[in-house]
Amino acid sequence: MIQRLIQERLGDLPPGQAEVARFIAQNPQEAAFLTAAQIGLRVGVSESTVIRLAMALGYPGFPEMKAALAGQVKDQLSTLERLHRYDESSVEPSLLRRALREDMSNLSGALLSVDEEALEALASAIVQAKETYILGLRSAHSLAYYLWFYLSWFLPHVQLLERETIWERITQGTSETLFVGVSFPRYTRLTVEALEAARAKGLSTAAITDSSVSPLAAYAQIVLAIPSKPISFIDSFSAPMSVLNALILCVVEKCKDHAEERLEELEHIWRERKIYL
Amino acid sequence: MIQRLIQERLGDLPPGQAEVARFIAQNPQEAAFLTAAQIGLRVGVSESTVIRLAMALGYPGFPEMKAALAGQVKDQLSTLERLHRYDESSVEPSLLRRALREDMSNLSGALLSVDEEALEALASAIVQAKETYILGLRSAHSLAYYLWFYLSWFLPHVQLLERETIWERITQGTSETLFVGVSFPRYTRLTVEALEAARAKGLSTAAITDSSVSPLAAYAQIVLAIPSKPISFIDSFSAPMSVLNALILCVVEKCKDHAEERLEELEHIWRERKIYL
DNA sequence: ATGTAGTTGCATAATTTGCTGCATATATCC
DNA sequence: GGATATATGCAGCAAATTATGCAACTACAT
Repeated sequence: MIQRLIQERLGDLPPGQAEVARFIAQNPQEAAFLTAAQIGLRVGVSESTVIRLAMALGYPGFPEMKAALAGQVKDQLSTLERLHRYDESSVEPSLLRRALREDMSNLSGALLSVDEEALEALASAIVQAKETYILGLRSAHSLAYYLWFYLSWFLPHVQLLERETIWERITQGTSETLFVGVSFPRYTRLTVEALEAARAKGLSTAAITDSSVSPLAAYAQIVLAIPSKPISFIDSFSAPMSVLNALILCVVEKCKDHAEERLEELEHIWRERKIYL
Repeated sequence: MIQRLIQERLGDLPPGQAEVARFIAQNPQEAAFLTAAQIGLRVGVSESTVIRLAMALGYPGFPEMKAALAGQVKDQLSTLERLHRYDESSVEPSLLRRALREDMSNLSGALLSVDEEALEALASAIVQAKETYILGLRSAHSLAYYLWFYLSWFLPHVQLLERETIWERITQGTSETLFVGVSFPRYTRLTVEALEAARAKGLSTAAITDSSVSPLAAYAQIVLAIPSKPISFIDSFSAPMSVLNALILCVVEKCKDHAEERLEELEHIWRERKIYL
């Protein structure tokens, strides 16, 4: 595998060659069809540098490196074909393949069954609420956190609830407060109870869960149902993750003008505080 | 599509060229990487005949036909055919559909390019380490948390690092300590710096990131690269999520006997403490 | 049989692609 | 700040790949 080779030696490579190496590692399928000169053009270095990289990586010349890339791409093509053909019942698929395939089927399931109106409604509710609380516990905390993280870029009134603050927040809420519960099978009891309490106290409620008949749904005015078959004892969050992206983008869409300048502001402070590389 | 072109004209083609045409139509993925002479050799025909076929099919020359083949092959690789086909039918895809499709393509990309050896190696390293620290900040915190949450069911030595405890833990580590950094573009600076420091202090290091040439990879002994195209300003974690599932299952596989009784224990305490509904 | 049209392979020409020496630029070390 | 080492691009050269002219061959018709 050429990427491994590149990864190992990237540090010792001169800057120009390192650029080329990065391009090849990130776009092997593209690079496999290009000549040395064309790669050089893409990266912005001379043809010579590309050829010298091939040699620096230990190949006798550029054509040999290209052949190695071609071999890899051909391999990928054959596995792709196998995947496409009759569900290979004979071969034992690896753990990785099983997980990814399972999630692809979860995503296509979501494509068919997720209710776009509910998504829209939830996005609107989030934007319009005076306060929005997001609660997800145990594994669902990852989803709740993710949702909160991006929403809080644009909406300062969105808060992530922790175990410690659940009841204080709920008792402070009004009908203009939106409580979003996130939980998937096997539903965390506390999340359901919190949602129930929120509803009882007259807060607006929403649920992000696996079905419209989940225990959360009983106490939620808006239900975003994302079916998801578990793999082994884990119930995958791949599909929910994807739907959350749609939700975030939908929210951003609803405060577009505000969001754009907000992104610029953020960009500015990220640079200033050197948050990202 | 070149196969169609060949099919149409196969009847009018002289026998030698027809042979070549059949070969190309049946093995486009092979042919896309071969020179005219090599194709001639395979089919048992001279180089000239191959070139003449290209012209007979209406291309200005052989390179152009090869480029057409290459383009086709690249298309197959970039996304699953199915996704493409559905895409064409629906006119204006909604946000949700776009997000889900993008992620399906990310998953199929992962299916082709994720290095199973790296996955195995990382799982082994996690199980064997004396201490395992997982660090993911900002959006990647959701992934780090998720990974930690499940691993800690079986492996008490797995810890989730918070901003506050990074440096203390790193300075306490030995070569038997595994430091797992999780970061995706745009890479959080602190995560990269922590991984760098961990490596410098002699800890074992691993990275879960988007490519083998990501900034994290430079300081990681094991790199789990999960390519992922971003949607809008968000880079989706749907594919990484799925690969994490595979990683978790792989770890569980490696301590199978222990894991089973552990699950029973957990089941017991969950019931006792009424964690789930 | 003999001629004609069309196809093919070989040899060679033309073009493209890959490689290398040298001068310039850049970084590093003292 | 100067000297050494290294990296890069350019230009020219070598090698490969592609294109074509020509003669030989085949098939078919007269």
